[in-house]
Amino acid sequence: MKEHFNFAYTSDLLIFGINSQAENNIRALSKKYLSILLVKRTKEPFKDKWCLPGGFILNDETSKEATERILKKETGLNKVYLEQVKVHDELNRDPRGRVISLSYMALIDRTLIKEELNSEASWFDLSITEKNNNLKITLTNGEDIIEYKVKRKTNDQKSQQYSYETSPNDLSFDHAELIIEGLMTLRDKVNNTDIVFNLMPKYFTIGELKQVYELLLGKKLINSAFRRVIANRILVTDKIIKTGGHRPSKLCKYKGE
Amino acid sequence: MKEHFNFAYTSDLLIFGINSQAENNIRALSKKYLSILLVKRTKEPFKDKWCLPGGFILNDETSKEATERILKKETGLNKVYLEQVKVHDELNRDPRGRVISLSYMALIDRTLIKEELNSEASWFDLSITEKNNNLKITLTNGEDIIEYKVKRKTNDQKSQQYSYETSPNDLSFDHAELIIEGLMTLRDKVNNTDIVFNLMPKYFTIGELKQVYELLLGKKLINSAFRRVIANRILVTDKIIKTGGHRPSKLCKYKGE
DNA sequence: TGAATAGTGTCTGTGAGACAATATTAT
DNA sequence: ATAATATTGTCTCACAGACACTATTCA
Repeated sequence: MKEHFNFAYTSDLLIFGINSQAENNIRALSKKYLSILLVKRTKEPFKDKWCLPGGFILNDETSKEATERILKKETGLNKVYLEQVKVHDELNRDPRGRVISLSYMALIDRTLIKEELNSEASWFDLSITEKNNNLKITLTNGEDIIEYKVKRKTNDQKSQQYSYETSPNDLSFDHAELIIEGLMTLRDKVNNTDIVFNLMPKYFTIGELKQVYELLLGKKLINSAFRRVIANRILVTDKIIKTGGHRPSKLCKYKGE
Repeated sequence: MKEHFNFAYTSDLLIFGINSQAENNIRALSKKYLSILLVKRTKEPFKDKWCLPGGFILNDETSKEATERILKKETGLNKVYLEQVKVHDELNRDPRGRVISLSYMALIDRTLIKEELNSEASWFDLSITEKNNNLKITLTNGEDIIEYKVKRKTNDQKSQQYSYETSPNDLSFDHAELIIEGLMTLRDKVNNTDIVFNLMPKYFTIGELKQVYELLLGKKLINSAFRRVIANRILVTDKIIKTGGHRPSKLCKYKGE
């Protein structure tokens, strides 16, 4: 079996969180952004370019353990939502040799992060805009802006499988592709599961939760309809939060735990 | 990077198809079964036990190419629906050493298979029964019967992620687990996509299509409701098939291509 | 007072579930 | 005639979309 051992095995992390930015308008809710953690490469190839946090999966650990190790290193967090997204093993995806990448999506509550980020790490706000059948992704951390377009290729209608072709961009390796795959996986699950709550702090208002759903689904939701649907998934506590010049709201928490 | 190269990389195939068995009752539609292709191991470990078709991913091919190669070898088919299911890389899943398995789900139209199966390969009909919160899987090829139970472990409610713990069984390696993961992936997609048509022959009746949906969803569907929902996804041809002692039906084909 | 969000009520339309009724064929 | 499936019709109910209305606070 020795002849089959000719490559490296790595984990790449799509760490998603919500960035909450206070607005100038004191009455308004703080604006929410979907954010992803990127790190700046310190070595060739792609030196000084941004990439996903990741690393080799060692001989004595599983990909999940490696992923948790890397996540802990980057965010200080344990026990977060992790899900396999996709394997990339194209022959020339890394100029150094054959590297197999297994990407994991991590959904975290950014308010839990207490430590400073590593010096080479930075949160990028992520926005997706649809242009006819294509997507435009914009990532920005306030300093750098990374933009690229994504063409969704439908292999055939029956398969309903998509592969994503990304325009040239300033991300390392094929990470632009991994990001869009992670985003789509995230979006797909928003409607059918409760994974959104992994992004929320323990206590939140229904308005904030609605903001996050709108962010992920890319569309405005109708207030009363949203409340109806979400009602049986949350517990309304008797804590009340008075934010600004408007009616105070009750704090809620997720019901499922 | 040399120190990271210490394992093998393989693809395991979940090849699903529909088995159509004529009933004794000449009036009735042929009974349908969901079937999966297994092969009997000829070497240790697990000699003479059944397992998923699979093999090493070679240095000059991607996992997808390897999967297509293996699929071609086992079924003679090209261009079929393929989808990554999950990576398994637990340290001791193979007694020979560290073996990383990437499982692929393949959905095929069994009526397209013209050649004989390889001597060590066999189709197993698959049935799933729910017992309280657990599942029982039964696989049979008419000779051998393989049964096992599956406990679904919810890590936590919020994550809506399941892992599957299988009872001791007569399958090789962790393949009992791979099968249930494939089944669940298949079921999940039945309602939201058109992948079912990958399992169907080019022309079929609505009754047959309904049989397959019922099989995959594990429940009876209401005739008129099914026709309503499926109507805009199929083209009704003017070909008519006269099967048995009942009203003949129009043949349909998938609209999406 | 007005801006902004919180929270409730209600009308409407769509679509799935349920089931009845009719059609057609070979035995 | 009967068994079995094919095909159509229709009533009901649940639920999402739409939108109006009231509540509450602070600048």
